[in-house]
Amino acid sequence: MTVVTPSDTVQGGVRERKRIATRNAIQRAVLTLALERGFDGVTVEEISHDAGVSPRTFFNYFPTKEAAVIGDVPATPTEPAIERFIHAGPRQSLLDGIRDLLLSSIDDAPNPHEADIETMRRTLLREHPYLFTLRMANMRQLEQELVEIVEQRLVRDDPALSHDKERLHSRARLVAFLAFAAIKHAWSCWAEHGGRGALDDRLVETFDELESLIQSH
Amino acid sequence: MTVVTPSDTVQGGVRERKRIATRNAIQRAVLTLALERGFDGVTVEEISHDAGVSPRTFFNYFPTKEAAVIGDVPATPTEPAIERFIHAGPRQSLLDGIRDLLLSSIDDAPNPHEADIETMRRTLLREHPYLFTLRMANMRQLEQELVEIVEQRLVRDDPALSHDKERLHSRARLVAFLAFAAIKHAWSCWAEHGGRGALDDRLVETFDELESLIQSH
DNA sequence: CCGCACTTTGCACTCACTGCAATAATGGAA
DNA sequence: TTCCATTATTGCAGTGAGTGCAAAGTGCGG
Repeated sequence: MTVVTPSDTVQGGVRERKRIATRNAIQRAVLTLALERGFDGVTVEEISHDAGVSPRTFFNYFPTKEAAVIGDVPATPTEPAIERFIHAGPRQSLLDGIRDLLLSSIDDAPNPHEADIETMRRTLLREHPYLFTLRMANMRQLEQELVEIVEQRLVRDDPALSHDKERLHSRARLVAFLAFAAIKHAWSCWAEHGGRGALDDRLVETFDELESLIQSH
Repeated sequence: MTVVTPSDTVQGGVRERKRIATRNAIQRAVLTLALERGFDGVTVEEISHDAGVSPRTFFNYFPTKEAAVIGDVPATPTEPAIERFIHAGPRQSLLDGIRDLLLSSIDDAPNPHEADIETMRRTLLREHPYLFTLRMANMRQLEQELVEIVEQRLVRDDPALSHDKERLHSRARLVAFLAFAAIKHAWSCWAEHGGRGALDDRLVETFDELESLIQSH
């Protein structure tokens, strides 16, 4: 029997745990209601009521009503993952490097997501593409960080590029944008299939498809 | 009242012309104010006042405050352009085909944009990436249309694909998403450079860069 | 048990946005 | 020109998102 002390699975004191519980309750409430009546048919007042908090508290947890349905955006890749990517040099192709970088970003989920919340969110975002694009738009910061990471990798692969800032920046941005197109694609496929399998696998598939697309060019 | 003689560049009656003038006045007002004080520091009331209309009228022209700064999204490519793309067959590479399709979409601007409005918009979107991503997010419909167009092209290039709907759809979506990454890139470069040169040229450059990226793979 | 820090909440307020109905402007036809 | 149907503008009243502030509640260390 695996004996795990509670403090191993849940960190922090009562405060931290209550905070997470409230956050989840709010997300559950907004997702449930939005699936029933559509996102616009739900008010913050109802959401807060169902979640058992005051409307004012809702806004202590989420800056907007949208933020509650969209949920957390993937975190910046960890330092080690970034270092690995930058120094993977020409040994590993840029494409594979980016793929692994994104995979690490997905795996290091900021919080242990609740399965039911994730399921509802996936369904809702699939049914309302507007919300999906909003979620993607919210990844702007991650995108920007990715541009800078790619830039470092490019310089390392081809030091001559550092003399042509213009070209370097342009190329890094293009690569980062393409990477985001891949994320978007993987997520779409994943959501469309009711989330059978992990998002990781979908991302790998997307990169495989990208590879074959490039080959056949 | 200054009555401008109806030049042959403007079509339609007084109604149509007034409508366009009002629309432009509102955009000018919102852009000017937003450049001064930031988007959030401006109210619809101020915008409407500066534009010489009532706040209520503002919402007859734009559904949201954002819509006024974001402006019109590129239109769907024209039928002929679509047909050309679909039947360009393997003769023309998919990459070149998409490039030309997007170029035609940019050129067939829905309305003859006012230069000053475009300049202000570019500056504002460059300074506020949030608004830029919002603009991109608003192109969702165009994106969806593009997926369907690409699908037709893929089927034509490789009829066998039509048996594997799954694969076809996945690939079309990936291609369309990549195309949008290119648009985003071109627009970024264009805006960053104060819009020297045309957006068209930037898009061509982006596709050239994409090509070389693929080559070097 | 106490006091400190953090969290929740109520309240008052601003502002985006909407539906409706009254009014004004326009375009066309007699 | 005059009259009428159409369409555009506006005021008004109302909903609901989001914010700042201060008071009341709750967890935590001593």
